[in-house]
Amino acid sequence: MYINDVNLSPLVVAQASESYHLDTTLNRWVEVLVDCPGSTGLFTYRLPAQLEIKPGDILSVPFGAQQLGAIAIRLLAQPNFNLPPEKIREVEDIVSVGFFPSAYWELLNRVAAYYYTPLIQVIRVALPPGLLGRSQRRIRLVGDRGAGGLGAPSGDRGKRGQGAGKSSYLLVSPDPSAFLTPTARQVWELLQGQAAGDYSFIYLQQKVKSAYRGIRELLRFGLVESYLEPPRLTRPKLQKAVTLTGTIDDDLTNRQKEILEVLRRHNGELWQTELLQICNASSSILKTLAQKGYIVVEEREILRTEQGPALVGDGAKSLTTAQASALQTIQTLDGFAQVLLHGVTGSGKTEVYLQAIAPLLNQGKSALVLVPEIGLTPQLTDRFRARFGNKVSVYHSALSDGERYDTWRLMLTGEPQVVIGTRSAVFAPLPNLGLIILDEEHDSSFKQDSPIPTYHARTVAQWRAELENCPLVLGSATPSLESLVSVRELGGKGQGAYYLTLPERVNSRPLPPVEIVDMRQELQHGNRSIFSRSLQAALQELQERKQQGILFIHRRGHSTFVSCRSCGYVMECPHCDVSLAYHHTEEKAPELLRCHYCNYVRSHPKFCPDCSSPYLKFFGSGTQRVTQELARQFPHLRLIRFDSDTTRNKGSHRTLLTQFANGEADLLVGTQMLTKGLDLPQVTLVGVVAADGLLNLSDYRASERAFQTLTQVAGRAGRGDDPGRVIVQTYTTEHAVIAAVRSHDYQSFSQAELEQRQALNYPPYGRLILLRLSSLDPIQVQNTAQIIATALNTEEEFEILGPAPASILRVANRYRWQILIKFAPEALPQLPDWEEVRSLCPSSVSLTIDVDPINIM
DNA sequence: AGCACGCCGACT
DNA sequence: GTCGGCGTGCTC
Repeated sequence: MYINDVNLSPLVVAQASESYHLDTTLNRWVEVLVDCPGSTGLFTYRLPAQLEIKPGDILSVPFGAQQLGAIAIRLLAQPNFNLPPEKIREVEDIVSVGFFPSAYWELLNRVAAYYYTPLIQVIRVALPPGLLGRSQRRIRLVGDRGAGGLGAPSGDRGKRGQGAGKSSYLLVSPDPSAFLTPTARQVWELLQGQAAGDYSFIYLQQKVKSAYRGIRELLRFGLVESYLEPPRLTRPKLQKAVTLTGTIDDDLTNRQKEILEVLRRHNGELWQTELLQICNASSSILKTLAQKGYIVVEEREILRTEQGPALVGDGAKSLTTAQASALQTIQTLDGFAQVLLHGVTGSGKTEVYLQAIAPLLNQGKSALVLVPEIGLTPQLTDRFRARFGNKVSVYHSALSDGERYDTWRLMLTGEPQVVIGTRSAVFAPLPNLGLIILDEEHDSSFKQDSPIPTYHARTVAQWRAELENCPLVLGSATPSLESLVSVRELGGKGQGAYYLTLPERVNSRPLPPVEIVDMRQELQHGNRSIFSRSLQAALQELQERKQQGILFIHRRGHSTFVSCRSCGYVMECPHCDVSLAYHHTEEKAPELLRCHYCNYVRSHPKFCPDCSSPYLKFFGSGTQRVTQELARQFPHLRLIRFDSDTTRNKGSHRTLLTQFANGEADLLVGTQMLTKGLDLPQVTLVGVVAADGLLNLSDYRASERAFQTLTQVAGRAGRGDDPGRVIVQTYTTEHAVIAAVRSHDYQSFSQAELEQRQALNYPPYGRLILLRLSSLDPIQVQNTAQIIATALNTEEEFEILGPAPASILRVANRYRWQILIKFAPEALPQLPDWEEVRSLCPSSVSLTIDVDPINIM
């Protein structure tokens, strides 16, 4: 809706059909976007006669010294007149023929415009890595060793004639390294040491400082050659498949009949390798059969999509009244509409999604399901797989390039399917999209902080639903205020927006009662433990009744820092202005201190670096502190830690959750990850060790985030047959969020919070744009921030907050400042010209424009 | 990103 | 004087 006042680049896809039909020979030039950082404009290339290119095609073009991926934007009958013709180079090849349907292309353009990001950067987010492949420059030895004599060396050897004379002279000399400069000799020796005498240019540059000079010297002498390895595009993996085509006849040997019989029993189709293995035969017999026309052997693509565990098929469950009514509303929608499905924890939102999707698949349409973090919700993907089988695929950044590429291609086939993915899956190229679902829509991981585009998957999903003309369902137990207001406003205007509620849990299970414990009183009563008496009793009871529980710890900032008890010295990261966090994952593993910002790691020193005192210990209430305290007070309680330390490996979420579900532990102890849609029916107790870290964060979203987190974590209790209970420990019992959490009262909390937001013109009423500046030079960032803020201040339509140093001034040696711009959307302020703002930035300062920032700390 | 070019200080 | 460091700017 704010698009109109932004300069939409003229890159909207050209009218392919029109110019194309007129006369192909007219359009002998093409303007392309090149996949190269720092090149945002269009470049003109000549079309070789044999290539037919349409806008949207992915090309391979020469660019400087490299061969790059590029996207054809529009065809030209004539190149720009002020472009010298001799500069124009030729398109090398078509990598992939157009797969940008106009709605999809429009979506990419909208994201680029709204988030002030060059279109090519948006395209890079949308396409699987490797599709816009790039070539690599390599260096290899010339002569009788190395790769020179084997394959076809790329043509550039012949072009360098001037070196040839010297080269033959050098052949007499047994060791040319004698007269080389040290740099050249280093490179030479490195190459000699490699079996094929061949290294990538980048590798050599890493190994030898200013290697390019040495390489230039070696090239001059003709001792090495430089060649370009063509882009290594992730190619589809092919495998031979055998298909039965004729009926078994008498002109066959017994062995041949046997093979055809095996094939027939497998529905007439098998992979060649499997068939040969079953029959213990060789491929020669297949060749004969193929010649006789009984079978066809062909290369077929095998897809490397992630295979979940085999699951028992699952049918539709019966619905509660509220579920049924929500489902009915969703199913009657035709075309674009926005639905906010506000269902309390355990109210069965997933079942509504599943039943909304089922009929779509039968109509030949596909559905897109976006979730905050795929690793955290193996249960959700399992349920989808159990319901829809192999029609479900998973798409997220943790997949290998090959898996991503294959899933991506599978989507392009247009087969009706369900794609479950994280943020970036909002760009999944599904044709015939019938429904988009954003589950846990309040979750902040739908927003990308960096790199650009700093998009919010919810915003993009909304555009996408509009462009594809399909409904968008936003599901949450704690809807974001943005969605709440958006649905209210649109609904008020009669523009297809619905607020649907599931106010009760399935099977009439009650929401768990929430007990608030005042830790100040605990202290007054002489309880110095981090567990209140109430929580201790509950843990004791848990053990006696053989039930399971969850302990939630909010770990942020200084919760696990290491400091000296003698002099107060605090261990800090040498590159960032934060204290190092203490890590101790396994019994025998060394004790490590880690920086959560730049991942700097060092061992835990035995003595204080400042005063040499041996009393250098860690403080705080991180998971480790809590688990140690638990081990001391409840030695028989078996627990599983569920945090970023223990879930680092692929699949470890699933493993830990399975262990817990199998009853191998009594207590799950963890951080934020516990809040994200876990469905563990056996959990009866949820404890929040200290809510205060959440309540007292200094940004305008702190209350909303605290309410969401606490409500979500409380919602893990009592999802099964046994009733649940929640204990929240805090030092600020009087906080409004605490009251709302206790009474499960979303309505009055959101009402009060919205009033505050409106009064201060914060989102969802006002809008924000955050300028993040960073540099290695602390003075220069600060000055630049000041200069930009002053320049912006001439405008009256928006408010400038800052410049201010980021709450952690230095991260990975970069100093960070920020400027917040606040404005009223209805006033449609004349937003700054970002190019002008950028021009105020010296090159040593980098500037990121974060539109609708969520993380402003 | 790569890879030029061109400027500056430290050595033969 | 050149070599080797590093900042700046371009790639159709």
